[in-house]
Amino acid sequence: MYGLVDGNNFYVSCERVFQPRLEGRPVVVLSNNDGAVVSRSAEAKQLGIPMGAPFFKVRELLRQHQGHALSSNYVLYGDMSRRVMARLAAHVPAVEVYSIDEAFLDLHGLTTYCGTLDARVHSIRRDVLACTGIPTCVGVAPTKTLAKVANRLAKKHPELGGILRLDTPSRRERALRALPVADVWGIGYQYAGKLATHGIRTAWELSQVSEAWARKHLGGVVGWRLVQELLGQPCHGLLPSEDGTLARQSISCSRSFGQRLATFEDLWGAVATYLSRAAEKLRAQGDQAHILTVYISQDRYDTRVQPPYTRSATVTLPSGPTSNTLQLLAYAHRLLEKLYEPGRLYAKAGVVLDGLEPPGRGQQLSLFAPAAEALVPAPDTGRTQQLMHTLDTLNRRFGRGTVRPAATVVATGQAAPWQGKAQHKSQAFTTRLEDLMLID
DNA sequence: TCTGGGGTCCTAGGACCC
DNA sequence: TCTGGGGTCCTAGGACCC
Repeated sequence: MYGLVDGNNFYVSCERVFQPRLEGRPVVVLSNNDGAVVSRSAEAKQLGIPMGAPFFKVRELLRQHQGHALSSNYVLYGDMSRRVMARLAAHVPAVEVYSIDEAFLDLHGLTTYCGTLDARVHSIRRDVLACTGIPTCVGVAPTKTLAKVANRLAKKHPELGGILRLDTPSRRERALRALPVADVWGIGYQYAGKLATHGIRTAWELSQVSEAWARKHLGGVVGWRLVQELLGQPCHGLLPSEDGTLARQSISCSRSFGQRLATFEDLWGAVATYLSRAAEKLRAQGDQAHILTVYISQDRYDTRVQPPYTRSATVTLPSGPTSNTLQLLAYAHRLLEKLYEPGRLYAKAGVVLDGLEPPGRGQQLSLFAPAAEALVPAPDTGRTQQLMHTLDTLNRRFGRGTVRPAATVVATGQAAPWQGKAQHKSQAFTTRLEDLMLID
């Protein structure tokens, strides 16, 4: 049996833990750049504010109802997430951290020790709320997809007390009949439209399609697995997360700029900043990368430039995998030179690190290394690794960006030209000493 | 005239998730 | 004026391998 725990309105809930004045009011949390709504309190949902709504379209509505809009504070949410996951791990044999606010639980054999499964799950919920302040809902079912179904219905129907268990055929059927097919895990915008044209409206109707039909219309084997999971046949096992974090197969960092950028120098500043961040994450995960992608693009909403200029370039590092920021920067500069076209206004840039593996597997060097030498910086040595370690240690202790590559630095007192907006950001209540709450 | 079978790697694209 | 960021998996086609 699987459990799926999901924080209610997670980002809003994190903010409310430290700002009780937000209780009972419409509250939204905004994406980077204060662009779009990414988390809504129940009151904000009641006002009809949709997920993903551009902030400028709902700002007035919020004001009229004494609501609040907050810039996203990922340092806070990440830390609160760790606390929630730590509580979950204390109760069950294995946890899969699925996202910042969701985790699958292995509930196998849980009832043999004390009470019913429901009682155990209720006590987990209570414990998470008491220890972290985050309210949750839990779905319990024999497959992950059904656990998601149960979770979704538990959220929709508060009278269930935050928990729904789907472990009998009749409970399962009743739930699937009650759930619109678009709410099924794995059915997105495109598939929902296609299913509608075939007269399939509920999760139950989806569960009754044939294997051939599922394979033909829902992305091959993916669609067939989905149907089987709805029928109670598990196709996806639990992937336990070590130490409460999720090991990634790729790491990226990208941002829309606060303003359009035209010069190579400004773009390079942005790319270098994002790459430094991505490399930090890479080292934090204890991995090296051997594939690097850089991309830049124009404003995708600018009707005068359609389609927008979007280009990416990828290199498989001839010098082998690395986590050295300086070495990655040298490659990234080459890639950006390939992509950059003068005379355009750019709105966004990003980097992706792929081909992740732990160090020390023995490096596969290019046969043509001598020819590529001109563009290959010196391979990692003990000294550069020591340098990165020192960099990370300093930045952990004194704050992110205290020591950083010169390419990312701007004149004192000036905001970086690529800097986005974040006008309503809360404090780092749990991770910065100066931001601790004071009670007098 | 006959023109296999079983692979890998890469890229691009499409769908999905939170 | 103002529309996010960070991920996953799968498929298909081409180049190439033995």
